[in-house]
Amino acid sequence: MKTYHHGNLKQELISCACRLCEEHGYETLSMRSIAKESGVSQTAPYRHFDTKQSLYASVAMEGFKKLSLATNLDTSKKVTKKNLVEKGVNYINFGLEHANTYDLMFGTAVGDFSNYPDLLDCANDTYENMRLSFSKLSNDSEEVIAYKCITLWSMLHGLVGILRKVAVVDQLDPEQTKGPITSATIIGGNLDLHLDKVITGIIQS
Amino acid sequence: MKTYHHGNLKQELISCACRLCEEHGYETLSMRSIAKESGVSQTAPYRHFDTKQSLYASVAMEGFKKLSLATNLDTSKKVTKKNLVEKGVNYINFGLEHANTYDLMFGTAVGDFSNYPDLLDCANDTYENMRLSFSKLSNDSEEVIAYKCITLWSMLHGLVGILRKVAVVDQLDPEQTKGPITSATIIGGNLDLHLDKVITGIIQS
DNA sequence: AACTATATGTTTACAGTGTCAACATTAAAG
DNA sequence: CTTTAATGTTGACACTGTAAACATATAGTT
Repeated sequence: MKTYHHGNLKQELISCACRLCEEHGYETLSMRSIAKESGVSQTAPYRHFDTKQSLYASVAMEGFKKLSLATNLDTSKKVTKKNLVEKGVNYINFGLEHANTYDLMFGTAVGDFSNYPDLLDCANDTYENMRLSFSKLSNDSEEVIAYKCITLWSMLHGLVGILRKVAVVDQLDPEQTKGPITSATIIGGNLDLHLDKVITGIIQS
Repeated sequence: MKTYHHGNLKQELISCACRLCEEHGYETLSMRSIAKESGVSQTAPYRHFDTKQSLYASVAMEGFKKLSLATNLDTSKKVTKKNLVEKGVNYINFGLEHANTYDLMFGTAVGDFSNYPDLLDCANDTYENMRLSFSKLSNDSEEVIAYKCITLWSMLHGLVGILRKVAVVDQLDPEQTKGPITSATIIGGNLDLHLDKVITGIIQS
C-alpha cells in the first residue's frame, strides 16, 4: 500500500543520507539521489530541508550523537586517567572507522554551526563532556581545564587527520616504508600507549 | 592582441584557481568559472587537467609549497626548541590565514595523493623537514623521531581545526563566552606559550 | 620553405545537480 | 464539514563536469 504521504519522510531522508554519506562520502551525496533512494519525488526533501546544507547539518548532528555515544564518559563516578585514555582511543577509532561522516562533521560542508542550533548543541556536548572529565580528574581552575580540553581534543582531532593521510602514503608508496617509520607503524599498533603518554603530559602541564 | 593560443594557460588556470579557492573556498570553484576568469572557453582547461580533481591537486600542491615556505626550518644550522616553536606558530597561522586552501590540502577533495606524485612529494616535504628538525635537536632513534613528528604535526593540525570550530562558537554564541573559557580566549592570545609547553612535552616524551 | 604531427583551443552536446514555482493531495483544526 | 496547513508531485531554469568533433597554431622533419 503506497500512500501519497510518506508519514516519516524526514527521518527516512536523514537515515538514508547518513548511510550514503558513511559509505560513499558526503561529496557524492545529492538531494535527488536521496529522494530516489527514499522512493519519493526529486523535490520532496525540500519540504523538510531548506537546502542541501541543512540536510548535511542533520547528518552531522547524527554523527555527533554517535560520537558522544562512543566517547562520553560517565562523569557521575570518579574519572581516572585510564578513562580518559579509553575515551581518546574511542574517539580516534570513531574518526577512522567513520571517516566519511567525520569529514562532514569537521569539514566545511556544513559551514557555520550557529545556523543549526541543534547541531551546535550536539557538537558542544563533545567538548562539554571532555571538560567534565578533566574537571573530575583534578582541581584545576576552569581556565586550565578549558586549556587542557582544547589541547587533548586538538591532539585527537589532529591524529585522526594525520593518521589517515600518512596511512595512505605508507600504503601506496612502498619507498616510503623503507624510510623513516611513520604513524601507521608506530602509533597504529600502540595507540593506547601513545595516548597514555600524551594524556599524562597534558594532565601534568 | 588576442591570440588563439594563450601561451601560458596552465599556469594562469592554477593561479586563478588558487586565488578563487583562497577567497571563496574550493567548494565554490568550478571548471567553467575558472575558464571564464582566465578568458578562455569553458572546456579549455581540459587540455591541461583531466578532471576537476587534478586541478584541485595542483592548487593543493601550491598550498604545500607555500606552507613549506612559511614553516620550513633551515636545518643546516643548529636547531633549537625555539625554532620549533616558531615553526609551529607559523604552521598554525598559515592554517588559520589560508583556511580555505588548508581545507583543500587536508580535506577529501583531492583524494589519494598517490595519484599526483608531485603533490605527494610536496606534502612529504612538510613531514620531512619536521623530521630533520627533530633530528637536529636530539640524538633520538629514527623511530622516536618519527613518533615525535607525528605527535607534533597532529597537534598543529588539530589546533588549526579545533581553533576554527571553537572560534566560531565563541564569536557567534555570546552565551558561550560566559561559560568555560575556550581556545579563542586562552590559546588565541598565547599561542607561543602554548606551543612552547606542548613542544617541551613532546621533546621530553 | 612546405608538409606533417602534435598541442592547444572552441563549439556543441548530454546527463546530472540545486532549487524555485505551480499544482495536487492529504491530514489537522475550527 | 469546511477551511487551512502540511506534505507531496511536475515542470522548469541555470549551472555543473566532461566527452566528442572540429579548428588553429606551433614544432619537427624533410
